[in-house]
Amino acid sequence: MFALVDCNSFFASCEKVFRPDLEGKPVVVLSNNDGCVVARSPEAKPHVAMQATLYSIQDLVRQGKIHAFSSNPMLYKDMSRRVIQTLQHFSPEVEQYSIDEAFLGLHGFTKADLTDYGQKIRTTVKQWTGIPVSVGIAKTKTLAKLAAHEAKRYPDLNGVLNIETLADSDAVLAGLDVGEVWGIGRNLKAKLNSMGIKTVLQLKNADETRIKKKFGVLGLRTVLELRGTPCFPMEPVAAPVTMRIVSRSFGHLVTELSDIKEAVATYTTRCAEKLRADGLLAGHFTVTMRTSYYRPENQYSSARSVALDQPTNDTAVLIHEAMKLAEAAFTPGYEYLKAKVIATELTPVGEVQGSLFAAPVDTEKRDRLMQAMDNLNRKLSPDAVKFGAMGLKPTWAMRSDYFSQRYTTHWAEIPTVKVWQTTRNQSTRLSYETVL
DNA sequence: TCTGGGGTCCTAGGACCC
DNA sequence: TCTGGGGTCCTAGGACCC
Repeated sequence: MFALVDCNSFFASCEKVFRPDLEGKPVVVLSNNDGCVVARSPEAKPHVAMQATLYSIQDLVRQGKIHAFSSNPMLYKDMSRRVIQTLQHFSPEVEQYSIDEAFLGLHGFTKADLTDYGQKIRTTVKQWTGIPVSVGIAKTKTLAKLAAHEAKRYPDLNGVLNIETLADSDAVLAGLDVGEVWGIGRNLKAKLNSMGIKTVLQLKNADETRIKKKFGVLGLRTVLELRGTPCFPMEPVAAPVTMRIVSRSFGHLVTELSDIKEAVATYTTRCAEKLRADGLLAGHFTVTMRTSYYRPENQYSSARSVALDQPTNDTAVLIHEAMKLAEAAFTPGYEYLKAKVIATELTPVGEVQGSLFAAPVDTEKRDRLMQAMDNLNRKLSPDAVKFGAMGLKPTWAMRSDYFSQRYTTHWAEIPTVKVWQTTRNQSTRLSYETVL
């Protein structure tokens, strides 16, 4: 048996934990660049569509009817870590599937127990982290995902659905759109619809060979999972990452190569920091840039990549390569919206095979330099020490006008609790400010 | 007017092997 | 006149996920 634990309105819930004044109020979290809505609290859902642009809800935000937050990834990652840690109390097998979801392996529980157990998980996570979650329980991961989806939809389930305890689970599947199934996206849904398969139940009962032929092994596995045969096992140990990407839209359209290069140098710096944090070296590096998809006229996108002589996570080396790639990828005369850098062919530090031909590099010295920079930036402030190629005053920087605090990861931004103690006769008043 | 970022997996097809 | 079978490796592109 599997449980899927899914955080409700995760990013919005994270913001609410540290703003108790927003309890019961509509909260949305914006994408990077304050572009569009990517998370909505339950109170916001009736008023704001997913992916609504900030522009389209700006009046409501100004009037204080909707509380908007810029994306605060550090906060969300840290809250996610807390949720996962809590879940580890409930099963030895926890697989973090995304920032706001985890599968739990549930062996040795009887079916009847599991609904109660789900409730216990739910209340504990809420109490320990402040994050509300829904729990779906079933014989396969695909069914557990559907169960969690239903648990969110029907309030009388109190956030937990154990699909195996239903008298007629097929009736539930018959009422669900096939597009709700894990692994069925927009394109596959259209393809299935054209074959007359519209509900989850129809997919469950579809002909295996036909599915295999049209949708490959993934499609077949999905059908089997719907029938209760597990095809996607628990994967408690995360597979090693194969790429690291940093990509951002610019605050406004950019035409100058010099601006693009600053942005690419900045993204490369971020990317190298990630690699060092993961203990990885990149063997291959790619720079891409493009105009806006939403302006059909004058479209352009290009990519250049390089195989590095020696795998590295040295910011200076990567910036040097990235600048050459950016120049090669750039064509004047376009309005650029976005640039991206991609590190691939990742190998763990220490497992790298030396190159037969490359000139030997004093990597130990370089490593110490990078370590010193990382330490300074962590202690002082991000980019306290940086490479000149990043530019001093970026004109292309992304917008982030509604940023909350990094409540849990920065000393200066940790929330304080104010306590006033008033004596009976009001003659003395003590006040404390204390760090949580 | 505005419309995100960061990933993984599978398949098809070409090149090549014996 | 017809000309095999079985396989690996690599890449690009398309699909999906959150």
